[in-house]
Amino acid sequence: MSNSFTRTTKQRNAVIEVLRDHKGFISAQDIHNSLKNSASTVGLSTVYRTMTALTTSNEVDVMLRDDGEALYRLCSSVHHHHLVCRECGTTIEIQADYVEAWAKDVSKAHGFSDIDHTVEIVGVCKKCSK
Amino acid sequence: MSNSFTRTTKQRNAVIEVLRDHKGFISAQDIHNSLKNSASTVGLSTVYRTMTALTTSNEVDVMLRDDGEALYRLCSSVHHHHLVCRECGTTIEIQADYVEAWAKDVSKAHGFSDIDHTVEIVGVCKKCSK
DNA sequence: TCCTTATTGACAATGGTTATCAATAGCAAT
DNA sequence: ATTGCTATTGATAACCATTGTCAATAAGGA
Repeated sequence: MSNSFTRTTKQRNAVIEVLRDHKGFISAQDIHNSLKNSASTVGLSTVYRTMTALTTSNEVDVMLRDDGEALYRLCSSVHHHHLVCRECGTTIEIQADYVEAWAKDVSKAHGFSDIDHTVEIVGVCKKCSK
Repeated sequence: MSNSFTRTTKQRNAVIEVLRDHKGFISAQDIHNSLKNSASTVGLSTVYRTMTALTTSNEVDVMLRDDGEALYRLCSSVHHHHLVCRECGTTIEIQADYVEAWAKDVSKAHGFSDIDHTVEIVGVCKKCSK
């Protein structure tokens, strides 16, 4: 359940700190920039390594933007989906038990196992549509 | 409804031909390679330009792989989702009217308009799980 | 056939991500 | 505290899909 690191370092703490402070998704590059302007600077490689580790241990959500850049965010404990504004990037968390169940059923029906699923709704939010 | 090109060229026809022959998703790079080994060679730039055009005119589906590389496939007329094997890449088309309706409802409830959505289930297919 | 211009393609440039590897720093044992 | 082992770091180079550039080519209407 806890992280998969064997040692504790200030660099990783700094990265996780940024994730905590930043509500919403943020790219590895932006995390790096954010730390560059702060007291504790962290190498870009370390940011990427940290994100990879946090991802494989399911501590952060990953989301691929249209241009392929990866965005990260600390997981909330419950599985959820996203409603994203394609203009301003605002994201809203959504939970839908039915969809969860549906994904499981469909997968099983086709003989799939070890299932993971992604649901993302993209549109224009109220603000941006004016 | 038809394509958005103002002129017809053999290069674009060749690209579309590859998409037709190839059942499933294929990357721009692979389309280019596929044509390299054939009679009608097409420049990589042209492949990308063609894919961009076909995408904006909604003639192909786009799907972002984990590493961010874009995969393309000719659209089937009906909106659908994908069940993908993370081992061998086999994809199965899925349709679910309920999910369509759900996406619309949720979006409206949050004041979102001009909606598009993505649903992807990733797992291990029967073959690969042995 | 001529002419306009959409299109092409070789090549350079971009930018996110990953690999390399010597230097550094946790941390357990002494 | 000190030592020793090795996980971790970070500067840098390499990687690779994608986009930009621009002169040359070809589609198609006149």
